Amino acid sequence: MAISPSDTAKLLQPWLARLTSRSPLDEVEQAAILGLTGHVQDVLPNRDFVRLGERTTYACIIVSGLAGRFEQTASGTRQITALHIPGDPADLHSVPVPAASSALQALTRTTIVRIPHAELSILVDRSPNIAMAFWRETVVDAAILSKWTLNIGRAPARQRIAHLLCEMSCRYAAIGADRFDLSFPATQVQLADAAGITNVHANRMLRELADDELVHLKNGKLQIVDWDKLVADASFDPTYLHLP
Amino acid sequence: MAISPSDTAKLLQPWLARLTSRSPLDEVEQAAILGLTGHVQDVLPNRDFVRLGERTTYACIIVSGLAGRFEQTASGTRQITALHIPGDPADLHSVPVPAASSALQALTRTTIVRIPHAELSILVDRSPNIAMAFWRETVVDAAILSKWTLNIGRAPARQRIAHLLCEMSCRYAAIGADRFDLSFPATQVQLADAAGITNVHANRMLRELADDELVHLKNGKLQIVDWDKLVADASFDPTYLHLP
DNA sequence: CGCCGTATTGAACAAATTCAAGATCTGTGG
DNA sequence: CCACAGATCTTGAATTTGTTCAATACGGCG
Repeated sequence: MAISPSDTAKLLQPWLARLTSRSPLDEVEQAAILGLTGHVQDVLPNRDFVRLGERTTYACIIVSGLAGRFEQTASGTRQITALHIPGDPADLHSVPVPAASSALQALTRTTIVRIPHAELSILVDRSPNIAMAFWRETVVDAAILSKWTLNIGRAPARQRIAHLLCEMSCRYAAIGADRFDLSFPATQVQLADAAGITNVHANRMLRELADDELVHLKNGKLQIVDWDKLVADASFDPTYLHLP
Repeated sequence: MAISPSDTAKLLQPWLARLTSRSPLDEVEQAAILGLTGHVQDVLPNRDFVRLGERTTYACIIVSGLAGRFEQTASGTRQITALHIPGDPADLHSVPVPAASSALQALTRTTIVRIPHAELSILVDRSPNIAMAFWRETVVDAAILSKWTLNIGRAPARQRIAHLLCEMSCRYAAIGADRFDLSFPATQVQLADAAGITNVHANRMLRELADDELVHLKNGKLQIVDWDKLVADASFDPTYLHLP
């Protein structure tokens, strides 16, 4: 559904907040972001909104819900390489590289805004400051992926899950959620796909963490019981998230 | 050692070639790249040239040799998240985000050029086209990391090694090496750190690949015996490398 | 020659997967 | 409001994969 600028402004506000938390933008630049026009789309759970290999002409901003970036092997097993929450530009990288090398899928019912590359490119051309802000977002995204790679490559399963939960807690806290009691509607299968383990093993590790009274994940609710211990177990350091 | 522009131009030529292979740059823009001034540095094996957490003021271009990006856990085990060959801008991402969230280390004797962020920022400010080219490089870098994450998270050890060797073969071929017989001076320990396995297991997988007459890696020389079979084993598809 | 980093190999062990069966939850239609 | 179907979660047992530990061989170089 196409939307008028005044509507878009409201939907893009969380993204603008994210941008300005890392990149100072003056009023004109901020107005330029909010003045972007796009299409709102409601995506059902487990539905791709960017398909693998597709050549995109829009970049997607997450307005509400939860989305994942997926890669998969020839044999069909999947790996989630990023989780995106409201305010995240899920594929801003598609502006310089439109060929999607991974798919984007809604994990729950998710609302996105699609903004034409053409409009974003105009901003980049006009304002080096905005160009740098966009570039910075994709670099932070890559820094997060780098940390995931360390975790998947070198941490035992329990620590991977713990680290992922720490990260999501911090990222949700940065958009206004209660850090210790928040909604995180990922299934165990999806968690396993993000951690590079099987769903069975993810289940066992979650149970361990719950039994040890570190954290409870149930019915899409994440309750952190012992933050310090969880952080220690995960050896989590939030610096890489570049949050304020 | 500080170098004059005429010297730099020669050293930066491989990087310019990389840039223009993905991003059309006009003559003025190309001259601007080659006109950058920097410092050449010779780095000994296993020496960091960017330390973890450091706030950098230079971006490093690899001129010759082989470098790795390292992350490590609290317990000290390391994960290589990127390998950089001549012509690679190893940390162009430091321009928008100067805090190094991973270290850069020479794997063999390596020559780099350090270019001040200040100079690169000037180019970004003046030329949206160059800004987009720089941004694109870091996005391709992230796409490669994303593929690594899939491999490390979901592929068995043998396949991870095979995939890594396929990738390096393609990347070296793109800078003029013989795709089937090339110099790749990584040790088995380093290979293991990149694949997220132990050096002992890396050794066994390499032996398997050699016994099966797929590929030989010995004394820093990579000889690919059966490319098609290796590609099949690795389920390797070079699209993500965005090579010409 | 002798040293040190690298590579190799075997055997015991630990971690995670696979397979299979049930239990629980959730949304839908009667 | 309940019954049902499909998805999600849970648990156990057997198996596989990869790690750990430890010893030995190799290879270039001062």
